[in-house]
Amino acid sequence: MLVHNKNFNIEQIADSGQCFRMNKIGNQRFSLIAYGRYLELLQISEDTVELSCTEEEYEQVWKDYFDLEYDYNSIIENLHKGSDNFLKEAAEYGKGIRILKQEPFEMIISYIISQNKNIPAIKNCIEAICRRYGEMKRSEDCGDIEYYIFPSPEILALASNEDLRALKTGYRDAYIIKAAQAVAYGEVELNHLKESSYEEAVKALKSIHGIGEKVANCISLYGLHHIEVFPIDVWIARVLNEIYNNDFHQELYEGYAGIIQQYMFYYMRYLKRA
DNA sequence: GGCCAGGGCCCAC
DNA sequence: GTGGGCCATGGC
Repeated sequence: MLVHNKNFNIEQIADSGQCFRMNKIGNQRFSLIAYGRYLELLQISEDTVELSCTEEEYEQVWKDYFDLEYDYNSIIENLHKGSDNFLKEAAEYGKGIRILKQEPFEMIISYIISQNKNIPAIKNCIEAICRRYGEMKRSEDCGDIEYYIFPSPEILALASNEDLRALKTGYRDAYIIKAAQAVAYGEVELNHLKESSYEEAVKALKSIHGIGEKVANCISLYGLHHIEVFPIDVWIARVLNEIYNNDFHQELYEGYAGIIQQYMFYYMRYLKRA
């Protein structure tokens, strides 16, 4: 089915560093595994994307996943009216990005893995974990495709350190097991943290050994959709330092600073490549 | 082949 | 509460 939206660019989202199981499979064509499902997406024009699913599945799953009810355009227009030239350029460059509503547990494990790794290495490691521990499924919507869903907390809670290390997790093996156990045993209640304040969510997540401020922020933003949080990784730190001389005023964007952060991240990585 | 990567822990100060 | 060493590994 077709989706029309001015601010919906699949390539930008796939390359925005917030998701790790969205891959390019052809010209303007991408695959995605999430919520136990397989989806293919084709960017037909700047404001039109074709999804390989029924309208019913779209309404039930993907409309929410891609946050398609939220008005990103008004944020971008406001930036254009403002005086921050870097953010104007960043928002214009990444105007097709959306903050995804991904599965909280998958985000916990993914961002634990992310520490001190680059994005291709993160993706490879996550894929290896899914192939080792995730259930294999088949999709018939796009031909006969085999794919592996992200494993449950209960499964990963029983993993061994040695098996995880064999999948290139490095020293994070114990972190992964501890986090899976915390979720499986109900010590951290993810559905509750979606409804709670972001402060409570971050605090609860940081109680897990191996999750610090930055990873807790990323989980809150990309897994719990607390769009007011502003994760600071090495790239954002670079922006704050080099562009703003360490005097950036987050409070100007209260309530949606996470979206601002995403534009910054995506644009800075582009600038450093070019 | 050395430097960097969507960092966090632990331990001094 | 801040700073530095250390952690395991791949990408470039």
